[in-house]
Amino acid sequence: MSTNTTRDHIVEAADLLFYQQGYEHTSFSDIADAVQISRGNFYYHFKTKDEILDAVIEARLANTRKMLDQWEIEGKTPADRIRSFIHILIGNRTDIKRFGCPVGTLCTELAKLDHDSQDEANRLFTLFRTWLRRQFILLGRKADADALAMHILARSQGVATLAAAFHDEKFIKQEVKQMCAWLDSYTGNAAPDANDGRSADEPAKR
Amino acid sequence: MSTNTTRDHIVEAADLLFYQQGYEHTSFSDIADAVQISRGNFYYHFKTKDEILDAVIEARLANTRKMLDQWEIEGKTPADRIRSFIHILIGNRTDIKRFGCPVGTLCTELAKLDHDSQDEANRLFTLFRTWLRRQFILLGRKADADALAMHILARSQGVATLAAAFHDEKFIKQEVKQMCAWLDSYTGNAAPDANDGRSADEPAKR
DNA sequence: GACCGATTTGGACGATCATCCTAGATTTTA
DNA sequence: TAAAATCTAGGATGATCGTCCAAATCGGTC
Repeated sequence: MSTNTTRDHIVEAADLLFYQQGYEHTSFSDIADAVQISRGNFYYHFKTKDEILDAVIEARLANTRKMLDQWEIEGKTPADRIRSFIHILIGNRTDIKRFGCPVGTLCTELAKLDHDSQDEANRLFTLFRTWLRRQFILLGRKADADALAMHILARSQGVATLAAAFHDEKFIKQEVKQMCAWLDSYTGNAAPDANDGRSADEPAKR
Repeated sequence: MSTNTTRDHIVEAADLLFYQQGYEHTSFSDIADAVQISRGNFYYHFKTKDEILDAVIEARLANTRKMLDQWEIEGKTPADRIRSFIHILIGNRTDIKRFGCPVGTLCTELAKLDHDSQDEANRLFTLFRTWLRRQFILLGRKADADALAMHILARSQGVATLAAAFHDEKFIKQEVKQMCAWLDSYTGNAAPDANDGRSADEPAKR
């Protein structure tokens, strides 16, 4: 759904490059080359590099919202929807095992740069967090919904980090299976004790 | 235990700065200022910035080995030793909530830079991985020791990433408690079902 | 006190970076 | 079609980067 304006092309290319190379390591020239546009042309669309970053974050926020809305529609139960979240690790495994999670790695980098847009980038995490929290509330876990949301968010992050370090796809699949089993233990869907050698982490309690 | 040679001072300062600001974002001048040494003096001790990085990684590897050996001595049971690992999150929580995990963030950055020392940095992860694997083997989980090691490594990474994004210490403590409970379920030490509202993730199976 | 290797200094170098500017090209408007 | 607004091109600028060097200083030895 990429629009045709130059500005959008810039944002799109910057988005990808920031993900693959990191924000600081991506120069104006890199983006210019990718968009096939003169370097000076940037200044017309974005006055500073920080402005491009903000636009990229905004675009990611919008895309994420769209994705979450989609999951909300497609998933019949809250558990189905949380499963959609868990399975981005699978869907994006090729990128993840090379560059990690786009959200986590960006927030980590901006934190080290002590960058002004840190908080803005963290809203990407918050977006997932509140969405997941709502799903867990719908699952009847009102009391600890936020803790559960953070828990699963953290596990996804950890999987992405290690998968990138070891370039290991099998590890992703293995952990996704575990996370789904963990989730099932909250839906009364708990797997029998010995299927693949692992079962749900944490028995659900009401 | 910091030795007194200039070279060691450089490595020490670079280690800290790479952690706090990232490798690329740390310049020769930054390190020079920190060590209170002339910028040109670097070239006598390190011919390139990459050489400093390698020295830092080597120092971290050595320190990590020392730490793991210490845990091996102090911990009476394998479970005690794994608990030592889990509790670095607590011991370093002040740094972690600001800069994340030193290992994870470095490996992530080098991966994006496609840096030559990537593999060398990943050996830090491997150090923990094989050490943890050995502990799980001693726990009698020979078949899935490596998967368990990777699992707990990933969870630590995820906790560090999110704790840094949200600057949240309580979250660290909360997740550490869960990880310990998870570990207990492998030692026949399983906690009663309702203590702090959460119990071990995954019932141990032999 | 003269000598010599080890260490340190401050500045020079070329490259690259983000930023900025001016002039030309294109599209829109009247 | 003429004028105005929008967009694009490519080079200039100053700062910073990693790298390099020649000279100064230090420490120990004869």
